[in-house]
Amino acid sequence: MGALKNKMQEHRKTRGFSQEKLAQTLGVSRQTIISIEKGRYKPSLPLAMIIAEIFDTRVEDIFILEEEDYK
Amino acid sequence: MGALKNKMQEHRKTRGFSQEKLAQTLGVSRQTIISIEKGRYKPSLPLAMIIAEIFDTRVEDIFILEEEDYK
DNA sequence: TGGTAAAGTAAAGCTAACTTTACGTCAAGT
DNA sequence: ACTTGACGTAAAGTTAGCTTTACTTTACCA
Repeated sequence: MGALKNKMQEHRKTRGFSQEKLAQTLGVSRQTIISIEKGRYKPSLPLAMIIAEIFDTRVEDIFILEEEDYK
Repeated sequence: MGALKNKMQEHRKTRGFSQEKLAQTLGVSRQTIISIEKGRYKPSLPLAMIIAEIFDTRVEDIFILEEEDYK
């Protein structure tokens, strides 16, 4: 139950994406974007990697593990 | 259903870890290690990040997205 | 030959990632 | 006043990550 912080919203706004547009680009629902940004759940590994790819950066630069964040 | 290749086994052996020992270090079951190495399923994001951390490298250096690997 | 360590398979169960649908709010523009 | 875009919540259903337990195989070595 540790925390997994993320800079999704930050990166998204910097790139001028709406949640809707980002969702379409990623091939997921808008709900998924909202939930990830709000920290309601953590993206799957492939999704996280595609996000990093689209934002032209690394996974670790968007998602940050806090302490022991098992599972 | 795209593929997500991984270099888990490679990294693990390089570090001299048995599946059992790696599992304990990560705090997951040995089954989980086997299944990830065999490509039966993909680790969660936090697990992938902890793996990368333990192997002292980046997520992208262990897990490789092939083509469009949604979800 | 018998024991042990490492790696593998199988199956049943729980949880959370993700979906879809639908509705609510607030700001900006016309 | 009304619409439109962007953001948010809620709830029910499916799927897959991960667990536990238990059994099998292979290889090494006393």
